[in-house]
Amino acid sequence: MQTATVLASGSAVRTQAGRNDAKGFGALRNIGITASFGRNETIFNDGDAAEHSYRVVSGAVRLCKMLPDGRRQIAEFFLPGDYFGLNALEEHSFTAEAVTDSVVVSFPRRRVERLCDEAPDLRKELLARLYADLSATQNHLVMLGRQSAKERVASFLLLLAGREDAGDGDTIDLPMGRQDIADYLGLTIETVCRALSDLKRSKLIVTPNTHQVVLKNREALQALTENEI
Amino acid sequence: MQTATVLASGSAVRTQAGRNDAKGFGALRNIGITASFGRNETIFNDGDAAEHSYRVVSGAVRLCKMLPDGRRQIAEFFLPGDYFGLNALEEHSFTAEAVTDSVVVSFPRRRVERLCDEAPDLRKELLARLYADLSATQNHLVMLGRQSAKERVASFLLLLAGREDAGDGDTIDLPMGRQDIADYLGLTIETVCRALSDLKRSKLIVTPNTHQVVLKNREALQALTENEI
DNA sequence: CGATCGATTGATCAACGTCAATTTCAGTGG
DNA sequence: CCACTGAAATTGACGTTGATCAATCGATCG
Repeated sequence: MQTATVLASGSAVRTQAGRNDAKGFGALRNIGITASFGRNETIFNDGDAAEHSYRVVSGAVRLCKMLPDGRRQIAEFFLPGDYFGLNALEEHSFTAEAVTDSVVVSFPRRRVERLCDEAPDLRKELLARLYADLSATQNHLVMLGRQSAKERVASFLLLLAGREDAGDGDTIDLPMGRQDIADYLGLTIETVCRALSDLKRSKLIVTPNTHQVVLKNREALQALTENEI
Repeated sequence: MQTATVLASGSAVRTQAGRNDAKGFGALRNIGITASFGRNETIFNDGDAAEHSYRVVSGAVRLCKMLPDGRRQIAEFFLPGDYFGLNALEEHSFTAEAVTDSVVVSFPRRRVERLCDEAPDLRKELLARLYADLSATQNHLVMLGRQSAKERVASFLLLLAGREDAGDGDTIDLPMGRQDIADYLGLTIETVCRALSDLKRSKLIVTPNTHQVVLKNREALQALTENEI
């Protein structure tokens, strides 16, 4: 299963542009190295020295923590255009794995840091991403701490719907499997299934296949997550 | 209950130094304004414009989100020396409240940002704090998503033990009440009590009073949180 | 067409929440 | 200093949600 392929390495650098590139990150364009990772392959491990930051080009990446007894918590999913591994002190404290076959661009952190000292735009953009990450993690915290299983699943669908670049707006692609969703939401796979079936039964969603969900009633889903008095 | 007192405002600025000041933050020393907040008083509200960052001088502050139906999730406790409100985009997305009577120093964010452009040390220190915050929040996420009630309480005690400046090392001060702990851990107040009683019964802790806990067996507590196979 | 993996559904159970007393504690006034 | 009061903490009885265990279904791939 370990089939990482470095498409361009050393001095054979690939230029990285594309619609997902934010303005401030232009300075990174020339130092990225493209690499591919197969499904479930590790990009970096909890405890590894944090030598690179990454941007997802295609596929999906999960950031997770394994507990000694096998339990797993996924902190974040990264989709095309997302940066990850920006934060991190000397060592990563979470593991990053490809959810599906994925292509990522990696940037040497040392060089990113040096670029930051020179380019205020890059610096500000990086800081903004960090804020956004923290904010997303805090909202995730509220889901895990204070929402019911059904509310969490509804929130998850709306979250994904909000970050889908493509799609007709109501159809969501779920690159991850049910176990991944469960580990993101702090639930079991069975509970996720039951919540989805529940939403199907109440006509809030339709699932053409296991990796797609069509939102049929966004307002009702939203109301679910807000759980009014 | 709203009894905020600005001890020094306008040009009557108080110099802020002291043991809790990190080196990189020296540049902030001259722009801080000291203010006091009574128990349960709001420092800033979810949705407020984010005009200031803060440092806790004394007391304790909770960062929390209220759900429409009254449920509450506490994302973080800030103790003396901690900075908060550093992150934030234009608006705060959480509420900050004094857990006990507290004194904080506030810094105008605009001025902090300007200082950051000039002082790389400050910038790096601020970034490091942000990393630390994100990291703490991610660990919190694992607690809420994948730990049992007893494990969460044990983790919480060890977390606090790790950041106590004072104390003989095994005695922890709990400035917050049981409800605050419950809302931090995503539990009810009763479950927190029962977990604490459990730990007392197994001689892992002693509670001289409701706001102090003495760790009698750190290793066993640690083992609890790691929950080996 | 069978094999395999992931998803779904069902039956049961345990952990945690809810509701309801006490008990303890901090603050107040006599 | 002590009794009184209200708030917070603790404990108990019971209910609910979600976990666990197990079986079935469905899709993908040789």
